[in-house]
Amino acid sequence: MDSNQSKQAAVWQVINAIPRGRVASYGQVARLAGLGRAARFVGRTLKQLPPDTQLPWHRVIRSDGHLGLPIESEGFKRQKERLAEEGVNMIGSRVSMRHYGWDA
DNA sequence: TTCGTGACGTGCA
DNA sequence: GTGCACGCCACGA
Repeated sequence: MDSNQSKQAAVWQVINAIPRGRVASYGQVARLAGLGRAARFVGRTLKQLPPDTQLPWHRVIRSDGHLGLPIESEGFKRQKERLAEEGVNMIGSRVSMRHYGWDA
């Protein structure tokens, strides 16, 4: 039922609250959304996002600093370019969460 | 209903 | 730094 929608909305709100030039991990978003360790749910939610979404999903990456999408994927390129545009540089295929990690 | 899979996280070797 | 295993939630066959 709408329970899922409620969680999804919570995830969207958290992601939308991520400041520019910062990145948050799936687990971080899930935790802030009150989902606990449901990081998988966050990934599923982002994958089901519409192509015309206004949500800054590109600011959501894995805890390893690695992006959630495959390097050969188009979404990865888009995310990488977006992050670079916000001032977030990447080391190879990884992000320096050490300094860019969202400190909520 | 049960099994397998997925844009994940943490712990351990 | 890399690889393996377990746990978490949700969905499709």
